[in-house]
Amino acid sequence: MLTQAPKGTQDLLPQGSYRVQAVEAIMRQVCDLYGYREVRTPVFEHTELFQRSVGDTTDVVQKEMYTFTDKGDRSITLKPEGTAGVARAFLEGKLYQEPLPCKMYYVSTPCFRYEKPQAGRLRQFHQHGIEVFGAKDASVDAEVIALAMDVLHRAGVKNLHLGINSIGCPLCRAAYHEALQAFLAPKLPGLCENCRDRFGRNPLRILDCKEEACQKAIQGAPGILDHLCADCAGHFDALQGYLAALGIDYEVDSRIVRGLDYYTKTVFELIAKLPTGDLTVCGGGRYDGLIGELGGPPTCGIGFGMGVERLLMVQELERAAPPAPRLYDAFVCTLGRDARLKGLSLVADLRKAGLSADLDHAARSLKAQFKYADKIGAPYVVVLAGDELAKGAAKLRDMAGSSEEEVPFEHLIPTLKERLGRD
RNA sequence: GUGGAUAUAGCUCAGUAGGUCAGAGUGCCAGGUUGUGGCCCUGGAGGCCGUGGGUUCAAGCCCCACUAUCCACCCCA
Repeated sequence: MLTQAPKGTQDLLPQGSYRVQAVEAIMRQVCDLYGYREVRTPVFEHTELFQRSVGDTTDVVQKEMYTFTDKGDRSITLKPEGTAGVARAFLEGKLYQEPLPCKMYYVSTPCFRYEKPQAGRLRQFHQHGIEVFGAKDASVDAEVIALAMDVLHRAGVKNLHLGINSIGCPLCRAAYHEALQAFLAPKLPGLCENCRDRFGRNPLRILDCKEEACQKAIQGAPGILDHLCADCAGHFDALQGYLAALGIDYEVDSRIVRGLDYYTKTVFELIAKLPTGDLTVCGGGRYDGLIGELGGPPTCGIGFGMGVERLLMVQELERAAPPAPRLYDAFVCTLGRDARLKGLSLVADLRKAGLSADLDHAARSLKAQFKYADKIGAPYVVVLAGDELAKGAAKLRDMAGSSEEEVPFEHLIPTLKERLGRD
C-alpha cells in the first residue's frame, strides 16, 4: 500500500518526462503563434463553482468530483475540468475590462475525476486547453479548432477526425426539447432506465445512448440542427464556411452532445483513429451563457480541453513519440586521484560552456565508467589518465565511431563544440 | 456504478496430474583486461509466488474473501 500510488494516478518517471515536456512545448509554441497567453488557476475551487458551471445534473458533478470540506468548513472540489476555473479567474480578475477577445491557454493542468480507471482514463489526469472570452464570430470557433489540430499534428498525430455539431442556444434548445420529447413520449416505456430519467431533464443526451433499444427508439427523431434558431443556424453555417476556408475537413455529427451543461452552439470533438479503436483526444465548444451564469457581464466564450495522457497514448500507438534526448554531451572518465580532481573541474568548465556533462560518482572502475557512458548514450567520452594528464591533455573518444584522439585541455571545449555542431 | 480477465524476481514470463516448486530470459552489480563501452564467458544480488482465511499428510498450483491491475460498459480528456 505504502509503495503503491493511489488508484487511477500515475507517476511521471525521469525516463518518460521528456515526452510530456515535448508535448507541453508544442502547446506553448502553437498558442504563442495564435496570440494566446498562459493562465494558471488553482487545482481546487469552491464546489459551487462547478455545480453552477459544469452543471448540477451532469455525471461529472453528480458522481465524479473529489469534494471535501476544509478546516474552515468550506466545500472544496478538485477541479474536474479546466474551463470553470478560468471563467472564474476571468471574472475575478475583471479581464472583461481589458481589450477583448481575451485568449488564454493552460498546459498540463491537473484534473480529477473519481471514476473507474481504464485505458486513457485516470483519476488524476492532465489537460492542455484554451479559452477565449468576448469573441462571438464563428471565425474564433474555427480558430480554436484549428489551434487544437495544429497542436495534435505537430505532436505527430496522423489520423485525426473532426466532428462538429451545434446544440443551439437556450432558446432553440427549449423548442427542440419539446419536439424531441413529443417524438419520444410514445416510446418512453421502451427506453433504458437511464434515458427515461434523461427524458425530463436533458432529452438531448438520449441521442447519445448506446443501448440498442434506445438507438432504435431515436431512429427518425427530429435533429437539433433542424430546430436551430436563425442566429444559431447562421453561426453554424458560418463556422462551416470558415473551416472550409482553412481547408479543414470535418463531419457534422448530430450525436455530439457533450456532457457539460455550459455548452451552447458549437461543440466539437477530435478523435484519433487508431488500429485499437477510436480515442477522443480533444473536446470543446462554445459557452456563451457561462459568464452570465456566474454573475458576470454577458460575455461569450469558447474553448477546448485536450487530454495529455491520451495524446501521449496516441503518439505511442502511432509510433510518433519523439526519441529521448541525450543525457550528456560528454561523459568524463577518470583513472586515479589526480584525474578525478581534474575531471571535476573539467565537468564544471564544460557545463559553464553550455555542454551537459558529468563524471563517475559511484567510484567505479574505468571499464565500468565506459559501460555507464555507453548505456546512457553519451556521444563523447573524455578520458583523463596517466601520460596525457601529465602532458595537460585528454583523450577524446567518439563513442559511435570508436575513434580517439589526444586533445590538449585548452582545445577540449572548442573541439567538443565543433564535433557536436554547437555555436 | 455494472460486467469480464489477471495477480510468480526491476521487466517479460515458465512452473505441466497439488509432493526437490522457487525457475528462465532480460535488466542490474562485479570479475575475465588494475588505461576504455557495444560482442562473448563467469559469478553475484534480488521473490515469505498480491493479502488473509480454508481444504489436504502436503498448495505457487484447489476453494472463499479482500485488495490491486487490466479490459468493456457508463461517462469523458
